[in-house]
Amino acid sequence: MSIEQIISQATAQAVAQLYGAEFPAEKINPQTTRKEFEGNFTVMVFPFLKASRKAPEATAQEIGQYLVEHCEAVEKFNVIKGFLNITIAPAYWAGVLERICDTADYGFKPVTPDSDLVMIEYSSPNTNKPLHLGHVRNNLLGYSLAQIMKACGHKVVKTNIVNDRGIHICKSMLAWLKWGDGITPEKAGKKGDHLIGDFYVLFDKHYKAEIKEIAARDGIDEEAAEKRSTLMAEAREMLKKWEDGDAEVRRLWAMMNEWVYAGFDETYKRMGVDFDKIYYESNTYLEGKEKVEEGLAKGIFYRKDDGSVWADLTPDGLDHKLLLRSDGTSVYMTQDIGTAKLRYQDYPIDKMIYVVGNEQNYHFQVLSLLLDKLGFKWGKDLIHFSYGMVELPNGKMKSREGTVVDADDLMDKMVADAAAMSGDRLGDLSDDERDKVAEIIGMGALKYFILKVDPRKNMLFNPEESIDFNGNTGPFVQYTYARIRSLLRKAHDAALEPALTGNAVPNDKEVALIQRLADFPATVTEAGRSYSPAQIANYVYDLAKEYNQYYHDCPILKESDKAAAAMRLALSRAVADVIARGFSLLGIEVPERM
RNA sequence: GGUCCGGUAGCUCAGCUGGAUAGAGCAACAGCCUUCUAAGCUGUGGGCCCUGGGUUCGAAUCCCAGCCGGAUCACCA
Repeated sequence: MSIEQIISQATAQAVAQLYGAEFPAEKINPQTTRKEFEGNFTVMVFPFLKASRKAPEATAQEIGQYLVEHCEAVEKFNVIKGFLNITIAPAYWAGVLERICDTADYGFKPVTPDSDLVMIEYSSPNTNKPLHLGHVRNNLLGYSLAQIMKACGHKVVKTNIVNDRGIHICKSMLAWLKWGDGITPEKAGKKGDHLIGDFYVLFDKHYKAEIKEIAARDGIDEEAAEKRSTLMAEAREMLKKWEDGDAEVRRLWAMMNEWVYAGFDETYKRMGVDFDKIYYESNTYLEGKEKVEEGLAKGIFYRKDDGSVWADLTPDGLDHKLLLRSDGTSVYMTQDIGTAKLRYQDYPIDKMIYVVGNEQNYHFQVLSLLLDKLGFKWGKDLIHFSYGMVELPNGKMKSREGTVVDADDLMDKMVADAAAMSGDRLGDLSDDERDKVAEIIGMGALKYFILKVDPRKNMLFNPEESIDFNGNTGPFVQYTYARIRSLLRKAHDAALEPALTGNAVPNDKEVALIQRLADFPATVTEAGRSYSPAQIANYVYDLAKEYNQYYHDCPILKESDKAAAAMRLALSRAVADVIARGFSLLGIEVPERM
């Protein structure tokens, strides 16, 4: 039981004993006392006034007195207006620190055979262009969320649905056939996804030129000219062939997709994200029809005269939604139903989380309703983990305006900058080791910068600021970690080991730190409940910040009292541990040196 | 227009299950390296928490209305 719970219960008991009123302990939430007041926890007594029929001060006095007498951990108290500030005995804090140090998975719940199975879909790239900054936010959030759900005791299946079919892929294929001259990623010395992306852009260039030409030649506007484009007609023809299973087109498609996947794999690997199961739309896009037919038979959906199938969602406050076109083909929604069906065949899903941008909020609202109507038990409360756009200082990312930030370029830049800044600090390391550290710092800077922001909000990505390693940043936290590790190495050499034995009593600053460390489990579960890695990021930053202040005020190796020094070391090691654990939930590595 | 989401320091963001004088970082200014890693620490300045009502001992936080910004409302994905 945590100290907060002990206080809550003791307070509830006090109210019952003193005033004969039942007050649920869960409703009493002791808070950490503001640092300008004396005490560790504060209980507000206003809710008890009705029962006590006394002034706030008097009530607080009585309850405080009761706590000191009946609750062992409570050493003393003071009252300011209606605020009862409770001081916990220092010896108790030493015990808390001991527990933190001894518990290998402090703050994590074990995954057991009967844990819930949570499936998390994230990334979901198109195969016609490389990953960009928006995908970076998606991938980092998805991966971190998976880590957090695991830590909260859920089984997790990470999944990716790759959009590997459609007109956009055909555009790249066509451009490659026309102007590619048989080039391959090897020959071009380029990642496959970038190569394909270049052809996608090339298609667009030629297409635009063709439109202009047609418009001028036939004297019509560009919108009308689009209909006469031979390039677009060829692309459509190719899509048709693809759907008919044309061997030639399929072979080309498979080859180019392989190039793209090889490129994606590299990007994913560097980003540190992975998947347990990958679904391809080319395999799932025909699924779902059957489910829709089933719904039709059950009268959940209806068919219009032209043959199209719809769901009437007006009772749920939404609109009518198309599920099958009049020619019988699937739409996006149908595909998602199909994918859901396949997934449910593959895994006993208890909860489904889709990490998808907030522009699809409506889509997932509808999907949730439809899946529920179709009998998926997790449909009703599927989570659309919706995140905001990433904006740039000069506006939004627009591929047309060339303001897209490429994921690979960005990672290169972050790591190069980290290398430039950390190089001379690590003069005694080998080149390989230095590269490794730069990778950890550069990627840490990027990941932390993105994850510390509340996912729901649109965020501004300022390339200059993101590589500034001062302040509320990943490198700041990593630095704190590395410095503690260094300290521990030095202590080891001096034959001084972290220990809690002896009679050292934590001072105020140490108590505050231990108190913060003790908050870690609650932060993790809270982050799991609200699906926000940002809470963990900000918690870890606060911890690092507080430790840095402590570090400057309380020298450890110079402390002449060996017991006190050993305790400070133990505290430092606990801080480093919690930093590492917190960062592992964010998918961020910590360096031994930097 | 309907629905959903946001609006907190000059800038980027915390805080939102109601609690004490609203916090960090960046930027600006002033200090601190013969001392465990100065990517650090300390201090100063900077706020009608979008507006107006309501709920109550107490509101940045909850409710209602409005304003501003974004997203979405395709036989696109």
